[in-house]
Amino acid sequence: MTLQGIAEQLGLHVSTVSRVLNGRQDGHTRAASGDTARRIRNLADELGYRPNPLATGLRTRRSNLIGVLVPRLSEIVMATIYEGAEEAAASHGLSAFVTNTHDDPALQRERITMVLARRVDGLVIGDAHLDGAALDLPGLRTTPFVLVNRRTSAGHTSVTCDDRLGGRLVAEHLLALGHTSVGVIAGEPFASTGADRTEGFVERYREAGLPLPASRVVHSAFDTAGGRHAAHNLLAMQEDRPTALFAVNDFAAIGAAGAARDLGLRLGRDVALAGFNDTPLVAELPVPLTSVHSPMAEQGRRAVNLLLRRIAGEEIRSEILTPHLMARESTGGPVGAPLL
Amino acid sequence: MTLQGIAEQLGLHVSTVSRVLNGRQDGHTRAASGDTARRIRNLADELGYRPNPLATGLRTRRSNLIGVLVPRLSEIVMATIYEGAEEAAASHGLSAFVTNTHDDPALQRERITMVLARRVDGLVIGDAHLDGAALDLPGLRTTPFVLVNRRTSAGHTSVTCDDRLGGRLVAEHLLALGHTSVGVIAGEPFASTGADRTEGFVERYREAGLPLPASRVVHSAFDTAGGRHAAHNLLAMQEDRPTALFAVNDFAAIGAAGAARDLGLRLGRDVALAGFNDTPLVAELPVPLTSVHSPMAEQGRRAVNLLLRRIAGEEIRSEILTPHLMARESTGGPVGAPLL
DNA sequence: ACGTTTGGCCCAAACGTTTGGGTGCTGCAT
DNA sequence: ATGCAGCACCCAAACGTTTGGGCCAAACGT
Repeated sequence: MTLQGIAEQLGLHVSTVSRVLNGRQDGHTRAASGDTARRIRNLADELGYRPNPLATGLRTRRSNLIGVLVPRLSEIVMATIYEGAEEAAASHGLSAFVTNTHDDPALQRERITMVLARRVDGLVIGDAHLDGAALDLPGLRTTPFVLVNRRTSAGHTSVTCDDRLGGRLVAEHLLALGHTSVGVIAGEPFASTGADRTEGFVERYREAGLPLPASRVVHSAFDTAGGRHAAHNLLAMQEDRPTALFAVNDFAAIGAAGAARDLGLRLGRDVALAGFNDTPLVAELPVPLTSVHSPMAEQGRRAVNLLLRRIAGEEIRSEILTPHLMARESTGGPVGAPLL
Repeated sequence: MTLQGIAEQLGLHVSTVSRVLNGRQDGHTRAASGDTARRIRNLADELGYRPNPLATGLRTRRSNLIGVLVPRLSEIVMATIYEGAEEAAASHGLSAFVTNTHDDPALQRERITMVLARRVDGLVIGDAHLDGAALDLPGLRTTPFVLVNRRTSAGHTSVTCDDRLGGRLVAEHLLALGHTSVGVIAGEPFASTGADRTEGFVERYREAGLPLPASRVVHSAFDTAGGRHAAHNLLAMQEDRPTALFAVNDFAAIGAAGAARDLGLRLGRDVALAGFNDTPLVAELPVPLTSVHSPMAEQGRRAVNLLLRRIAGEEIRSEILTPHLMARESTGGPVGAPLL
């Protein structure tokens, strides 16, 4: 059913119907008499009329669509952020569509172009690289966007967790437990998350007079395989093996736990381990994992809200959310025997 | 840049440009001379022309959009299925947009209505309930859809894993290991996945002359908390405590592992545990989890392909993919001591 | 009684495509 | 010469909205 249809059935002009249906329910519009307005509204929802977004979008130059880019949605962190984003978008009558870029700059450009071709009103970018690659596309100069989860060194507007602080919290915790020889599974160098968490951690240890040798910070993929691999390297050291590891995300930490097991090391006793993000499942692991809780869905919501304000023409500023340490047995918490 | 723009710059009519740009690159179109066609194409990609999908959609009544409904994207199973779906959609020039329904029928209806209002060409539904609730919306009679992961008892077209077989495989495995007293963490009763896996499992045990008492099959949420809770119930039995548990999905299994640990039971020695889906991380757990591998991304791809054929007017039939058992230590695999 | 407001509606253009149907021209066979 | 077939285009309507600008009658002020 179209506006036309409704107008004809009521013997009115389509523009009248349009105005009535767009005016706010309550306020007295100048579009039509109260009676006419009522008749229009009744017929409209009797017929289950929904404006055709293609027509509306064509006319108004607003698609009410936002595009969301993520490295991969099957990473729970990104999926959760997206849940928040979609919720916020839906509550404003927008639809969101997501696409996976696998952290490949060529694919990022391609997807951004595709998303822009769809005439989105804005985009939320969750796969930014520190160097801002792919963010230089000409289309991005005219369509607003907000980064989420990861920032760039160029300082594009973003909503992130205070990753540096998160890293410091872990360092603080491990220092308090007496760990002087530690290692970091640092994630991919192009992601600000890993880089900042590592930096905060290393910085705190440096402040404590225990600077980490370069060999103690190893990059890795963000998945379990990457964590396992990196942990193998770190734990295989014969002399002065680290007594604690900090993995910059939970999945790498789970991989690291696997590596520790392979080497016959008991988590929380022979070696301490901390992750990041406090993914729901880590508390349930056989040895519950110490992790840094970061408000992920909230990041998604805020990114969308920020984007919407930007679309509305407001000036906007980056937002940084505060993380919290969740100490558990993997670092020798309540149940385990004291570490060291 | 619009078609109009290009046409003007070249002194041609917009329709000519349209025909050239829509005709296939190679074939000789009747729209324009080879020379004109070349000029049009050159200018078009020099200007980076992209057709406005709102205008195209309005005219052709095809949005090139498909909607995807999932319970929640932060469940890795659904996220992976969506990855496959998005990949397939993108390769056909379509965009997909996902929305979370949290398995709440009211929200399902609302979202389906919203998605239909967007004039999608079709939808992939990953959150179907066995009873087909929410699938009776009038709009779904005119817009094609395909179910994925879960089927309905009404037999809507779907792409699923052979869940019943998967359940049987686990039963077979546990029987071979000598387990006569087992329990099932059965998931939500409204999801065919859990129901079918449970049924296959129970059926195989019945065939083996070991019918499960009703108390040995407990429903649960699909997350870790649900699994933990259900496992507590099953393992708390004083006499004739089950020696093996089958959780119908990996996350419930992880929760169950947590419960076992709380009760001082060692996985793969005191109690065997199997999950379902072979989520990437379960192989990395401290005690690697036996699970049933199901091709998730493939399900997503197939669902989209099926949908596209349906949109093109073909008759389509449900597809069922075959699962495989991945035996690991949690059921007393290679490394653990023999169970029982 | 006469101008002015304002309420209630209609008109028509525009957004950017696609597509069925022209039209005029060239070249060829009759 | 005449008919006819292509070719290379153009024309215009349509898809379903929104929106600036009318227009007419009733109400109002003086």
